[in-house]
Amino acid sequence: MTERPLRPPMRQAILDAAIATFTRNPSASLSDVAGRAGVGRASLHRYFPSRADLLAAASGQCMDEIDAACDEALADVRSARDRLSRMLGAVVPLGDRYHFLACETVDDAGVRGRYEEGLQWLAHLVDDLRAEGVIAADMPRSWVVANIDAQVWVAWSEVAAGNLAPAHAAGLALRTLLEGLGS
Amino acid sequence: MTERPLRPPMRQAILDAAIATFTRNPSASLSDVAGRAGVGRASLHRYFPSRADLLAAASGQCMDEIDAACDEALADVRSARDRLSRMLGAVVPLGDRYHFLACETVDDAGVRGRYEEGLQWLAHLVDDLRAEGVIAADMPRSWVVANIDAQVWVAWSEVAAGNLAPAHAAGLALRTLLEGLGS
DNA sequence: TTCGTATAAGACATATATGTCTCATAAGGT
DNA sequence: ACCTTATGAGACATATATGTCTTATACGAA
Repeated sequence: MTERPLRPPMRQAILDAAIATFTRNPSASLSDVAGRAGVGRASLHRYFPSRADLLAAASGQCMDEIDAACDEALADVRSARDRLSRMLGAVVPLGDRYHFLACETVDDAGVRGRYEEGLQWLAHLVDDLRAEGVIAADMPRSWVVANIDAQVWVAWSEVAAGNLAPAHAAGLALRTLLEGLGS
Repeated sequence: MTERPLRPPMRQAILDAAIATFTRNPSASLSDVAGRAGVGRASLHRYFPSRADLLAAASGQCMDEIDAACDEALADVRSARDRLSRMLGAVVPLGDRYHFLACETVDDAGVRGRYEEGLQWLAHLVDDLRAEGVIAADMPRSWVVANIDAQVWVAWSEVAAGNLAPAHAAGLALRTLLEGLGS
């Protein structure tokens, strides 16, 4: 007995289908996307004239979702350590979105710009983590950034495989980052 | 003044070009591969009748190289901890090969079989690491396997980006696995 | 009901990738 | 010098993806 329309706006359905389809197979055809969305291929072209347009819009959608989740999770958080923890908790459940952004190479200027912004935010977080003494001073910043990235991916993989619940996976990711796998 | 033939066997040149090309762009065309190999497209088809054949052969090549490097590195190593260390040292410099295997989905039965073997070897290593008390008992085995995988990828990315030397990256990967990024 | 809009289905043209084929040429062995 | 073979270049046919267009239909509003 939901109040939402029985058939959500078609544009949204297409975007969701595109993300799901391209996440599994980046070279999937637009027919595949339209089929998964339950939409005619011509209708897809009506909303997204070209494949590039669809990719750019899907990337923007992913970034919107991730930004919104992070903004909410990061409100009123002081320490860098807590910011890392909250960020993982927010992003791990959106791991498919995150993965999509990492895989698809979109040549849209706006998308690239926002992606760079995200990387800078992460670099800033790493600097703060180091200032707090949470991470070792001799770890190169790029190493730490790459590891945070990788933990998001690992955690979401485990969630997607059905091995872990999102919250558990996010917790393990934080612990693995800070203490490693050691006993 | 090397003794090797001036033009190495064409088959090998094509395989190397395929790995390099598909690592950058999994949907690259065979023309791209032939071009990078400095070979006519028809010649490529002479050695590898179809795209699938080329993919399967390239995957086999990658697994051969990784297996050889590991076999040499792991000779006469007792502890699981040392096996992990040696494995990282051997595989990180072959990260592009490793990445190729992870990205390309080859439907060749032989390739799949060898890949499964590798995963089992890794699972066995993780069990031994746990028995040695090197890793925490409450970390799910799949979590540890995924993390080792991810560290190889992170380490090679840093090497490929020119940020770290292979040996340094492998050392950081081992340290990050065992102790995390914590100070 | 009637009209207008949005949609699905499919035809159509085009571009690109793939796989096969032919032919002239270059390299290597006899 | 001669012959065999491998190669490069390119023509050719086919398959698939893409983008545009038309048409019939279903749905909602007036």
